[in-house]
Amino acid sequence: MIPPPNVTGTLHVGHALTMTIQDSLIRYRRMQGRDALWQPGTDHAGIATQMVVERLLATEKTTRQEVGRDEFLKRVWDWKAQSGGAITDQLRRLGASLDWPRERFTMDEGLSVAVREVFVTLYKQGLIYRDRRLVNWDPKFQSAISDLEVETRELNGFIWHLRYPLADGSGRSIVVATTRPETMLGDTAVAVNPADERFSDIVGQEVILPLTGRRIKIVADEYSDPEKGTGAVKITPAHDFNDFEVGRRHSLAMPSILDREARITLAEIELHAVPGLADPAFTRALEGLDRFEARKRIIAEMERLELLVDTVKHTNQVPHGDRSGVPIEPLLTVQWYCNAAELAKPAIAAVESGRTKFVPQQWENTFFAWMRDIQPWCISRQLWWGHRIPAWYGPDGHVFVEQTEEAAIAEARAHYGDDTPITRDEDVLDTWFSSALWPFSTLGWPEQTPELAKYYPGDVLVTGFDIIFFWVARMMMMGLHFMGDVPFKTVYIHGLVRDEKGQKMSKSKGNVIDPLAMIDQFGTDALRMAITRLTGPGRDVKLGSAIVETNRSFITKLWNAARFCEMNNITPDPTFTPEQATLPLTRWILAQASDAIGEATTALDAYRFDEYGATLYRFVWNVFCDWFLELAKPALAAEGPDTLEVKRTAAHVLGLILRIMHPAVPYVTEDLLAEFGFGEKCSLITTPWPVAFEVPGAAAARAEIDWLVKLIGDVRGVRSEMNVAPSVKAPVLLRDANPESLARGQRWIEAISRMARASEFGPLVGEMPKAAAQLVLDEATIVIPLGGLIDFAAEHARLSKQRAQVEKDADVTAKKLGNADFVARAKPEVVEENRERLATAHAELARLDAALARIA
RNA sequence: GGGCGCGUAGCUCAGCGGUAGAGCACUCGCUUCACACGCGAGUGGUCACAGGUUCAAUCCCUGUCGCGCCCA
Repeated sequence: MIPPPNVTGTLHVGHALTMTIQDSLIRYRRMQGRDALWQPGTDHAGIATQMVVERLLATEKTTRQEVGRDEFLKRVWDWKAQSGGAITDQLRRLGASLDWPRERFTMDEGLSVAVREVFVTLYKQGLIYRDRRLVNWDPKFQSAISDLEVETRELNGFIWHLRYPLADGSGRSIVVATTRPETMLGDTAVAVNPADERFSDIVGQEVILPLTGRRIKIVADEYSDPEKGTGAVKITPAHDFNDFEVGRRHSLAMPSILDREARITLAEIELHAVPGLADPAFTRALEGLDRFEARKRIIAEMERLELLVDTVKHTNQVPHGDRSGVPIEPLLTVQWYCNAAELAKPAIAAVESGRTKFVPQQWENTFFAWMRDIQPWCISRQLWWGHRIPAWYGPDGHVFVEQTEEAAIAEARAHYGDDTPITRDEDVLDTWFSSALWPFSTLGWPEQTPELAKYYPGDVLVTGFDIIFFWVARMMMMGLHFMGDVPFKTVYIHGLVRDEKGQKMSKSKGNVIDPLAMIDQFGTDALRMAITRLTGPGRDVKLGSAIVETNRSFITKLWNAARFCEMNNITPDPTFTPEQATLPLTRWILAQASDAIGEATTALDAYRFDEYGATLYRFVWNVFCDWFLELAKPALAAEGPDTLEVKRTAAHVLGLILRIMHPAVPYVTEDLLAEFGFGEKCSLITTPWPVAFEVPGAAAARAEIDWLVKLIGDVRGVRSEMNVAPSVKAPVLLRDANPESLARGQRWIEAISRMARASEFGPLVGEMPKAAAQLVLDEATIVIPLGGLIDFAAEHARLSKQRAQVEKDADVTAKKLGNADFVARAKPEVVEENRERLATAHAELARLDAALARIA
C-alpha cells in the first residue's frame, strides 16, 4: 500500500526513504512467492493543487472566480494531464516496482463513487452531520482546515492588560489580560476563577466594554487561571476555542467580528456611545481593516482612553496553517463533520487486540493517545478542487444527501410534494477523506470485485510517523467501518530523512538533498543501499552525499567481483547443489552463504533494514571477496582437480548473492543476472528467495578455513608491525605444530605464499633462527625468520604487549572462577566457558614466555 | 506542563545481563595479475552522571543532567 503522494509533488528524499523500504519489502515478498500487490497512485491534494492552478491563472491575469468553477476544474484536469505524472515518473527512477497498471488517482471516477457512497452512508448512519462551531479558518485559502493541518509557532508578542470599568458607576474596574486585543470588539463576558477571592464580590455584575459601549457580564469559570495574567480574562466566544466553551457554559452571545479574510466586521455587534469609553466613530472606522492593523489602532485608542494598564512581553503560541503559513483564525461557521470518536473505537480495539501492530511498537502509544481524545473531524473545505459534497439544499435549508442529483431531486419531491428547486453544496471534502478509503476504493469498492476479495486486508503499510494521524488512523477507521476488517496487519513506521548533521531539511536552510541528483551522481542502487543500511528501528536517517558515495563503492565492489568471475569463465551450472561440494573452501563459502541467507531473511522479516544491509556488506565484501575469491585464485589460475568445483561453487554463490541483494539493489543485480546467463533480465524479481541449507562437512571446513584465515592474518600483522615491506617475502615456519596443521598449511601453500607473503612454508627444522618474529597460533608457534630486518627491541615490545593482554585476560577469568558465588550461581555453560578461556590463556602465556625467552 | 525517544570510538549508529562492535574518518605500508570507488595493517571507548538490584550491569530499576520530537 503506497501512501499516495501528492499529485503536485516532486520526489524528495522522504519518498526515497519510504519507497526504498517498500520496494525492498515488496521485492522480497514477491521472491518468496507471495502474491503481493503494491498499489500505486496519487492523491488530488485539494489545497496544494488549487494553489498551483491559481498561480497559473494569475500569470494569465485572471482568477478562478473570473473563469468560473467549470472552467477552473477543466484547467486543473489539464494541468494534471500535463504535469501530474512527474512524481510517478520519478518513482520509476528509484526502481519502485509498483503495480503500475493498477495506478489510481483519488479523483478517478471509481474512487469518487466510493467517496460518495461513504459520505451518504455515514450521513444516513448519523456519523456525518453539519454543525455550527468554531473551525480553524485559514484566511489565506479562505477555507476551513482540520486540527492536524494547524501547527503552533512561537512568536514574540505581548500580553496587554486592559481596564474594563464596572457598569455600576462605582468607579471600580477589572483588568483583563489578552494577547489578542482586537477581539475585544466581540467580547461577551469577563471570566474570573470562582475560587479567586479578589473578584468574588463582583461576579455577576456587568462591565462596560470599551470601544463598543456594550454591557457584558462578569462570570465565574474554572477556565480563568488566577495565576496567569491578571486573573481575569475577556471572553470572545466566536474567536477563541476556550472562550467558545466558556460561552457555551454560560449561554453567551457569540458575535463574530472578523470576516472570512480576517478583516474587522461590525455586522454582528451593537455600538453605543459612552463618553470616555466608546466612540462609535472610531470603532466604525475599523470596519474592513486587517486584524493586525486593527490591533494596532485598538491598542492606541485604549492607550488614549487611559485604559491600557500594562504591556508585557510574551512568547505567544500562535496557530498557523501548515500550508499557507498564516495565522489561523478560529471562526464560527457551519461545516460538515465526521464523528471520528465513534469511528475510532473499533480502530483502537484493533490495535489493542493486536490485529494491527505497529513496528516499532512504541508508536501504538502515539496512536492511542490521539485516537482516545479524537475531536470531530471537519471534512468540508471551501475549495473548488476536490470531491464535491453530495448534499443539496431546498429553499428552506432542508438538506438532501444522496449520491446523485437525480436521487436528491427525487427526495426533494417526496419531501416538498412538488418540484422545488434545490441547490448543491458548494464545498468539497478534505483530501484525506478520500485517502482514507484508499485501501479498498482502489480495489473497486463498493463493487465486490475479485481484487477486493484477494487483497483486502493488506499486509503491511509503510509510512512516516507524521502520517499516523492523517492517514493511518483514518484508513483504519474507514476500513473497519466499511470493510469490517483492518486495512493492514502491520504498520511499519520509519523516521525522517535529515541532513548529515541531523538537521531537518528545508529549503530555507538550503540543506535539501535531491534524490534525483544523488541518483545521477552515484546511481539508484547506491542511494538505496545507503538508505537501507541507515534505516534502523525508530531512527531518523541522516543522509549525505558521502554516505551514498561509500555505498556506491560497495556496488562497484560487487560489480568488480562479478567481473572477476566472468574473466575466469565462471558460469552458472543449474545442476550444481551444495551437497556436491567436497572441498573445504567450497563447503566453507557455501556454509557462510547459508548463514548470510538466514541473517538477511531474519532481518527483513523483522524490518531490520540496517541489519539486512550489514549482512550483505559483510558477506559480499569481507567473506566472498576478501577470502573466498582470494583463496579460490590458485584453483582458478591453473586448471587442476579442484578447478571445476570451485567454479561451479563460485557461480552458485554469486547467484545467491544476486538474489539476496536484489531487494535493496535492483538494477545492478538484474544486470549481472542477465550478463551471467542466470536468467532473463528482470527475472530476478520472480526468482525464488533462497533459503538456508545444509552443507556436508561444514564444521570441518569452517575449522580449516578459519585456521587459514587466522594464520594469514597473524602473519600479516607481525610483518606490518615489524615494518616488513610487502615486496620482501619471508619464510613462515611452524614450531611444535601437529600434523593436522602442517597438512592444512600444505594444502594452502600457494595462498599462504601470496597472501602472507611467504617465501616458503613448512615445519621449523633444526635450530631456532636467531632473528625471527614469533606468534602463537593454537598449539603451534609461527616463526618468521626475518634476517637483518628484525628489530629485537620492537619484537620484544610486541610480544610483551601481547603477553600483558593475555595475562590480564587470564587474571580476570581466574578471579571470576575464584569467586564461589560465581561458580555456584552462574549458568553452568558460562562457568565452563570461563574455564576453557582460562586454560587457553595459560597455554598461550606459556608459548609467549617461550618466545620471549628465545629472543632474550 | 504531559508523553515518547535518545545520550556507546573523531562522526553516524548496532549491541542490551557474562571482560565492547560495524561503516566512515584518521595513521602507516602497498602500481600483490577483479577492483586505488582498491589491498594490507593499525590507533581510538571510566558505553552521559549518581545510586540500587545481581555472583556478574553498557544492558534491568530509581534519580540527575543534556538533546530531540509529539501533545497541551
